[in-house]
Amino acid sequence: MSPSNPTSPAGALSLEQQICYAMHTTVRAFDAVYRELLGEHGLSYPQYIALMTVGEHGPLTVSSLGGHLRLDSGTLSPLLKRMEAAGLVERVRDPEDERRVLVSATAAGHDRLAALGDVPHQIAVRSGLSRREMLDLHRTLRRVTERLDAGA
Amino acid sequence: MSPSNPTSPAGALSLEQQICYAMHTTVRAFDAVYRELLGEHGLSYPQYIALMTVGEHGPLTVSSLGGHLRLDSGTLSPLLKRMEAAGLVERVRDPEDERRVLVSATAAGHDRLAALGDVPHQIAVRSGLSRREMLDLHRTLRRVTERLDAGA
DNA sequence: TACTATCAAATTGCGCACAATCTAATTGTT
DNA sequence: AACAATTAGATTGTGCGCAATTTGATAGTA
Repeated sequence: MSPSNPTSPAGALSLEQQICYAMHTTVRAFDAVYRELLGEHGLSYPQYIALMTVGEHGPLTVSSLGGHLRLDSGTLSPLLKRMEAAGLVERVRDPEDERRVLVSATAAGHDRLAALGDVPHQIAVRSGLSRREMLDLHRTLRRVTERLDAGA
Repeated sequence: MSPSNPTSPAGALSLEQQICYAMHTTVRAFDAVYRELLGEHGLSYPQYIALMTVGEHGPLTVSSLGGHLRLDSGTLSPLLKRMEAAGLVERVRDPEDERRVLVSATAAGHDRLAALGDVPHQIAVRSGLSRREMLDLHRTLRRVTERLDAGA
């Protein structure tokens, strides 16, 4: 019956609700495909993204990597430790500032990235999005994120 | 230098990659707003969605709730236990099939939902999306998810 | 009836994400 | 030089999400 909800329509989740739910769902669907493509290479999606970032942008501190990925040390520290244990990245204390840790891809890390070079294309095909749709979606997502970050 | 990547363009993450990264980022930006709106009511976003679903669709088994939310018992069992401990949902073994557990919202759960009735509107405002853009985005997300689920 | 197969939910283990706290190094101020 | 404030990472605790396994109930079959 739910007789006591004055604002949202009865019988169906509101559209706004469905948008967020749909985004969560889509992200998890993407994750599942990434798991399939990356799993045999021993990488999770966050690890893959982190490896690509340090592979492209050279040695990065944990916080600057976190700036790229929008993740903090609470997430990155253990993730990077696992990737270091796997031999994919190197972590070195910055001699000029011993607080900093510089993260870079090892040769094995670059090799792994090269082996995964076709993943983006496969993802694109699986998503069924045209170039134009991807651009539109990307633009919308960026704008929404910016708007949400701006706060109330 | 990254001299060994033949397929993806040097110097920038590929668009496909950025799309997925952007979706992750946007979802987390939404989550942050939900945390802000729901936190004082003692709910996480997944709990909120679960409460809305059982509140609207009456008593549901764990697996049918999982069908709505696209989550399995590994996620839902502990989540529902916490919500039961908080007095928001009730879990009862189905007398007709003792394997099943029927989940429904308690009176307190319905009250909580009523108190959160304005959340969808606030989320919509914060996102800055027009009605038209929300419809487009929603349609795109549904299509992509369907496509990804279809498999290789 | 007994045996097997199937099904529902719970549990275990692992990794991600975030808040809060802690440690150590650096900077700033007096 | 001494001390407070700041900064970078790491750590701890909690919850979500998924794979794999386990437990218990039901259904199907010899």
